[in-house]
Amino acid sequence: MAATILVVEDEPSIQSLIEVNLRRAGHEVILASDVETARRLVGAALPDLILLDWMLPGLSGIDFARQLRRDARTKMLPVIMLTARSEERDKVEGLDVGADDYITKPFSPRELVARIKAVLRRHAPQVTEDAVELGGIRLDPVSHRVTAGNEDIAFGPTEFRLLHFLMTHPERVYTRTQLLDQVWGDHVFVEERTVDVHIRRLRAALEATGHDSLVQTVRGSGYRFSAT
Amino acid sequence: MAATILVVEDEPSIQSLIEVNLRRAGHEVILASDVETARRLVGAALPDLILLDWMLPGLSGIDFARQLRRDARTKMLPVIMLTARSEERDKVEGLDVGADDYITKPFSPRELVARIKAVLRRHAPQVTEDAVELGGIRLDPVSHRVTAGNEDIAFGPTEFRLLHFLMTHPERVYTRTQLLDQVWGDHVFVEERTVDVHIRRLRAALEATGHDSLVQTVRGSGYRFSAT
DNA sequence: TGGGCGGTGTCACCGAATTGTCATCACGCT
DNA sequence: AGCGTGATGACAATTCGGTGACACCGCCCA
Repeated sequence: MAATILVVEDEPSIQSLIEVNLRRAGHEVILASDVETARRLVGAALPDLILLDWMLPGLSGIDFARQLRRDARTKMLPVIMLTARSEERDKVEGLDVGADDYITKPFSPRELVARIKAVLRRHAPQVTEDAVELGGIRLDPVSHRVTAGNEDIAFGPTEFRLLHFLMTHPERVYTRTQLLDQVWGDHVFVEERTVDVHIRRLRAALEATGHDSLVQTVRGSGYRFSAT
Repeated sequence: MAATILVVEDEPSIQSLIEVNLRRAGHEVILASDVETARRLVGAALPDLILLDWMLPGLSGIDFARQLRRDARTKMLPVIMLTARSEERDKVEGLDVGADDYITKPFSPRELVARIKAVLRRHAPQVTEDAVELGGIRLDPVSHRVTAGNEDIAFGPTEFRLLHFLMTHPERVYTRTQLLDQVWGDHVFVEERTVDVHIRRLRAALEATGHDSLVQTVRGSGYRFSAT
């Protein structure tokens, strides 16, 4: 359940309140006091979730959210809005902008953590610790184990992460570059063709139980996990 | 992926090392040995990315970066910092200034090219990818799949793009030239007759499910996708 | 300290899929 | 029949993904 969370909030007291609580919940916290900084941080490395204050100096949180939705790279980033105002009108406008959830100040730390957890579960399956079961394969992040029927399949760390990502995002083609970003990390420098090799190792491991056909090649585009 | 890159670096040997490698990667390279020159070049024409040395004679790279971030016209320009120092403190200060990424000397040419590619990708505009359903065929760019009923139809990359374009612009005739521009790309030199061949391959693939009549020939004009 | 060892990232090479062109054939008009 | 246009089949070049081999690297253990 550990996730990297970008907190965009200008008031220092609230900032640290949030930080402490999120860290206690096991999350990695990155802080930004204004939209400019936040944008840069997002540019440098994608967080798993953004906690965004409504009112900010300079560009407002709502504008930033709109920008995030416009950019393909951040379109899917879950955003939770943080606002002091609790009026209905604002909630509507916020959701309209594409916020995934709302928290109105004052909030309880427990509510904060709970909502974040909920949004993560809904939005970024691979950072949760739920087991995935698909196409006759079961992958359990907690025990770090993959089973097909009652056979255990062994994977190296990278293959495991790769399979985990693909299984939590099935029926979707990913280019080698996207896979590198998602599985290896945004800033890791690795040859694109390396993905091929790991796909092959993944398939080799799955072959023992005949599940290797779940990992499909889409020529000219990339790879896809498909259970159909 | 080709971009115009402004390289601000005072040491001739490194300058040419960078230049050679970037050109090989298909980029246009503009060189500047100091901040004054760089500023003038940026004023004349905005590059797609700036590769900026940390230490420069006169005004330092970091100050230049700060200026770039202040100016509205250059605020969104991606900047990659180039530094000999690898200390954490510097990295933090650099990101603080607004660099999009970091490369510490010595660096491998491949790393250089890869990081530039990554940064450019992050700044790239989005493209919407909604599924199209028309005339009994469903094309989903996300999963990169075409289905008729519950049959899957396989296409080569070009046929897929061609069908995608036609389905998103139905009931409209396109000349071969227009199709070449839209599907192949503006500056590609390909025989017009080649379109015929791909139309045929498209039809051949659609024939299996009897949907080949959706792609129609308009004698003397071109081709059309029609669901009627 | 010096090997094994599992895991990774790169390469070079191979076979298969894809593509652009041509030469020809077919068809609809006048 | 004679044109003008498309459709087709064949083909050679090129691109792309699959693979096996191999060099590292960090670790554990003798």
